[in-house]
Amino acid sequence: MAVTIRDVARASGVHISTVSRTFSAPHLVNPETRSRVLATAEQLGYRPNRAARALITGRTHNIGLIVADIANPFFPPLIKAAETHARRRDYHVFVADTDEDPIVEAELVQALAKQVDGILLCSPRMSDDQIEQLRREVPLVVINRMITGLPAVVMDVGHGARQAVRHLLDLGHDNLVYLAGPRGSWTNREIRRAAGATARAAGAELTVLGPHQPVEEAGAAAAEAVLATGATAVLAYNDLMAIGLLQALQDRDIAVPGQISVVGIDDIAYSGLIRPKLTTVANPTAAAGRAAVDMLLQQGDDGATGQVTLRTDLIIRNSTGPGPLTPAAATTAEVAATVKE
Amino acid sequence: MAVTIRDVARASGVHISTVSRTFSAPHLVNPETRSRVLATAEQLGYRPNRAARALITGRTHNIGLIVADIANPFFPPLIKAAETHARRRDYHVFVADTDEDPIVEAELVQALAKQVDGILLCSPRMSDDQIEQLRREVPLVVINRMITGLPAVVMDVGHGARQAVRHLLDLGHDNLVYLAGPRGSWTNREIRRAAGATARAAGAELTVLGPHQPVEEAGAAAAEAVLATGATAVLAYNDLMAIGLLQALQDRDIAVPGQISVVGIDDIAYSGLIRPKLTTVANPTAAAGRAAVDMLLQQGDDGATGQVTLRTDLIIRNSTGPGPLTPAAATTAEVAATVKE
DNA sequence: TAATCTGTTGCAAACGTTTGCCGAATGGAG
DNA sequence: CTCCATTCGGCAAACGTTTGCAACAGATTA
Repeated sequence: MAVTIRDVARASGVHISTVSRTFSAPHLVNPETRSRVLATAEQLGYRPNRAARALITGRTHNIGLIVADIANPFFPPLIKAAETHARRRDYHVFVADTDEDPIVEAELVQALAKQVDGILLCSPRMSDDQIEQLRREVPLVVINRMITGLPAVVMDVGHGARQAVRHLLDLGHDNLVYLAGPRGSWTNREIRRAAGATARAAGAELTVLGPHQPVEEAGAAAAEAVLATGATAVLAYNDLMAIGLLQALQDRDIAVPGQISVVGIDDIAYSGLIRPKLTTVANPTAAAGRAAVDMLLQQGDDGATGQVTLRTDLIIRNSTGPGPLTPAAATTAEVAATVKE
Repeated sequence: MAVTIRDVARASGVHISTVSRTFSAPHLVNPETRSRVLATAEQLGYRPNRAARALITGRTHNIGLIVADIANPFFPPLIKAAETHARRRDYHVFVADTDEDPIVEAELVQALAKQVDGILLCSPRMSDDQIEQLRREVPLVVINRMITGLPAVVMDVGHGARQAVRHLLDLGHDNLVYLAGPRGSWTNREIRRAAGATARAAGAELTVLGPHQPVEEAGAAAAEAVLATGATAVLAYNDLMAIGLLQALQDRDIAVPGQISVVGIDDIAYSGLIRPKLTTVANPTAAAGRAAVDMLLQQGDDGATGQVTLRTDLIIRNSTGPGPLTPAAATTAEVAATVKE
C-alpha cells in the first residue's frame, strides 16, 4: 500500500541502503545519486516510516506531555508553546490529561514510555518516590515541582506569593486567608509556605482553607468559609478559584475590593477581562513549556540535570484595595507604588 | 536495556510466539501457561513495544488531533474530551497546533500520517481539494466543516446563528453587524449565510465586517468600524471577538446592552464570568470531540462516511437588550420568552 | 483400531528501517 | 606503472513484534 524505501530504491536503481543514507546521512552519498534518489522519492511520495526507524535507532522523535487538566486555562498556553517548540525541533507531542488523578498519571507515564524519547510532567500529583521510580523507565522533566536530582522547570511562585502578601499587608490588611489548592501539589506547598512566612514576619494572621480542587466551583464553595474567618483579604491558589470566589462574593453583595480584597495566581487569559480585574501573580507558562522541551532534548547527551527557575511577578489590578488599617485617604494606586521593590 | 518479549520467553521457558499470543490472542494459549507468562512478564516489568507492533500490524493505536490554536479557549474542552475518550479505547493522541496556517496544517497531516491510524482535523483552513487529497494518505475526520464524501462532525451553527439574529430582531434591532471570522472557515460561511438570510427575511440590514482573526484583539480593533455602521446589535464569529468588542466599547463608555447589543458564539468557559454576561450560542464541543473519535475508529470497518450534526443553542444572558424599535416597557426577559420556538 | 479433530506450541518469515563491514572504483603521489 | 587513500555503494544483520504453517498430543468418532 504505502510507498517504502524499497520502492524508491527500485525506481532509482540503487540499493535500499543508499536510499536510507540519502535521508539519514546525506554526506555519505554522491550528490548526483542523492538528487536522483530525492527526485524519485518526491515523485513517489515517499515518507520515512518513523516506527521502523524508531525500532532500530531507539529514538522515536516523540515526546509526551502530561497535564492535570487540559481545560484548565493555565495549561493551554504551556501546551501550545511546548508543542510548537518541539515541532520546530522535529518532535511530535502526545498530550494526555490525568484529570488530577495521581494513579492515572503513573499509568500514563508507563503507557507512553516506550513510545517517546521523554516525558514532560506538568504539576504532577504523584509522590516524589513514584516519580523517581518512573524516571528509571523514561527520561522525565518535571514542570512546576522541585525534586532533588530530577531535571525540572519551576516557576518561582514563592516570590510571587511573597509579593502578593506584602501588597496586601501594605494595603492595611492584617487578617488574611490562603485558599489552598489540591493535595500533592508542590506549588501549593510553596505558596503556603511563602505566604505564611511573610504574614507571620509582619505579625499578621493567615488562615489556610483547603485543600481544594483548583477550579471555580471550589472557589465559589469556599466563600462561606472565607467570610466566617472574618478576614479582609484572600490569596487563592489560582485564578480560577479566585474568580469563583469573586462571583460568590458578588452574589452575596459583598464589595470587592471594598470589603474584601482578592488575589489570584497564574494570570490566565481572562483574569484581565472580568470585573473587577483580578490582581494576580503572572506565570511565564509559555517560557516554561519551551524550557522544559529544551531540557528534555538535551538530557540524552550528558546526564546534567539542571533545574530552571522562572520568575513570577505580581500584577496589581482592581480586586485589591485598602484594608482596615489604612488611612482612608490612601488609594490603591499609591499603596501599589510602595510595593515595588 | 529494555525488557523484551524474548526476555520473558526465556524466563518462563516458552517460545516468544507464545508470549506474544499471551498478550495479543490470549484464547490461543493454555490458561496455565498464560498465567505463568503473565507472572514473569509482570515481574520483569515487560511492556509491549508499540512501535514494533505497529510495524507488523499496520495499526499504531495512535491518533492525531490538529487544531488551529490550542490556546483558543474553544478548543481545550474538545481536546480534553477527545483525548480521554480515545484513551479509554486504548489510543494515544498527538496534539498539534497550526497557528491558523493552512500550510502548516497540510504539513502536519503528512508528517503525522505514518504515525497514526487517523487524524481529527478541527476547523481546517485548507481548501476542500487539499483535504480530499490528504484523505488518500490517511483516514480523516473533519470537525466543524462539511465536505461531501468526507466523514465529519459539525455543529449546526446555522441554527444557533438564526436563533441569535431572531433574538436581536425580536428585541427591536433592525441594523445589525456580523463580525466575520477567518478566511477559509466553513463555520464562518455558515454563520454568515444563516444570519444574512434571517435578517433579510425580516427586512433588516446586516453589514458584514471582516474577515478577522478569531481573537480578542480583532474584536477590539473592530469597534470603530462597528460604530461607524450605526448598527445597534452585533453578532460575532466567536466569544473571543465578542469579548474584545465588549472591552473596547466599555473603554469608549458605550453601554452594553444599553446602546449596543452583542452576541457571541461558542459559550467558552468565561463568557458567563465577564460583565455583562455574554449572550452566546452554546456549542457541544466535548460531545463533538467524542463523536469524532468514535467515527475515526469505526472508519476502518466499513467505508461508511457518516456526517454527524450536533445541535447548538442560543443562551440569553445580559449583553443583549431592547433596540430602537422596542416599546420602552419591554424587558429583555419578556422578549426572550418569545424567541423560544 | 484407525481416522479425524481440537487445543497448544514451536518455527520462521515478515514489517521498514539503520548501520558496520567490505569491495570496487577513482585519483594522486611516488 | 604501482601503491595507497578516499569515496561510494552493496550486503546482510538487527530492532521487537505478529502470524501462517506445521507438529504434536490427546480426545473423539466411526
